[in-house]
Amino acid sequence: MTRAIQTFTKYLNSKDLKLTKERKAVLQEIFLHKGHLEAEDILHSLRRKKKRASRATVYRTLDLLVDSGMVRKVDLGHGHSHYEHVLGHTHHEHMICLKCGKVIEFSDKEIERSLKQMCKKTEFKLTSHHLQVFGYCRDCR
Amino acid sequence: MTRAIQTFTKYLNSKDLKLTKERKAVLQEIFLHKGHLEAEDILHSLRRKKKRASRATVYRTLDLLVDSGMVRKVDLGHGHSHYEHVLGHTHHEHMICLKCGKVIEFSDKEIERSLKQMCKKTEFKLTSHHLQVFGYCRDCR
DNA sequence: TCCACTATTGCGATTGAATCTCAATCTCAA
DNA sequence: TTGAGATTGAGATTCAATCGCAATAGTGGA
Ligand SMILES: [Mn+2]
Ligand SMILES: [Mn+2]
Ligand SMILES: [Zn+2]
Ligand SMILES: [Zn+2]
Repeated sequence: MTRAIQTFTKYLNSKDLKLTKERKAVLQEIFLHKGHLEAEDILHSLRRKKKRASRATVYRTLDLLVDSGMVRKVDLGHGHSHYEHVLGHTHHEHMICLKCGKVIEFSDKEIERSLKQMCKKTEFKLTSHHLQVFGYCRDCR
Repeated sequence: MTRAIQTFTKYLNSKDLKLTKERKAVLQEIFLHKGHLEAEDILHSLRRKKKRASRATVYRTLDLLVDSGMVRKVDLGHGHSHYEHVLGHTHHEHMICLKCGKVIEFSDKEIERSLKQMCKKTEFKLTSHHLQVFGYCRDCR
């Protein structure tokens, strides 16, 4: 967490921005939780703790966090965005169960390798990628 | 095209639905174009040809087409959906250039294989997957 | 300390895609 | 021809996300 705050501060400084208490609160909220949060989750969670940040500020801060590379915006097929922190986590993909909604994280060296290979061949400079796998989990199939 | 109409008719019959002229018009629009269309493109294109279908009907028909497996809903990172016809096309993924917006289609046996493997291992019954690769194309890198 | 300047915030309005409601229209079989 | 049910279209509605702008907080210099 201290680590996250340091990294974010560094990023903010590089952009001539400041670590305000609102920004810090959003940062903490997302780094405290393990899973995939939506903006509204963060808002509610903050409200419960009597800290506050407006919806606009939450979204604005999330944009900064994504831009800094500390947070990833993920699409779980809900029609709106989820966010997860990335610092200290290895890159992974998502399997989403169409019945129970469970999200299973996985990573696959082979896929990463093949993808890099393909981008090289196409002379495409990869900056990020997202893989969503839809289907039914062990319990629901 | 005749092929597409046949397939759609069959699907509709199986659901006790009918091939109306509006549904046919939407079908034709999407099968006439090569690329990735958004709902609004279809609306405009129809309007230009003096055919008509309301926005609601366009969306409703697109849902049917997706459900039938003839059309795929794709996310190109624009914040709204695009659609492409699938009948007679092999499955492919998308590279999206963050500068010029170009969409490069590719398919990779290795990735498909690894993914199936991973799902098997996880006992996850795969129904569909989407891979978006963001970066810069040859001309923009 | 006080002031002035700027960055930041919060509220509420706004946007835009997508969906919904429901009356009008169409289809088709009896 | 008639009526039940399917389908459509217009406009209202939803909902995430963004925007505009006045109020506020924080900073550095006088
Ligand atoms: Mn994840
Ligand atoms: Mn495509
Ligand atoms: Zn499940
Ligand atoms: Zn490009």
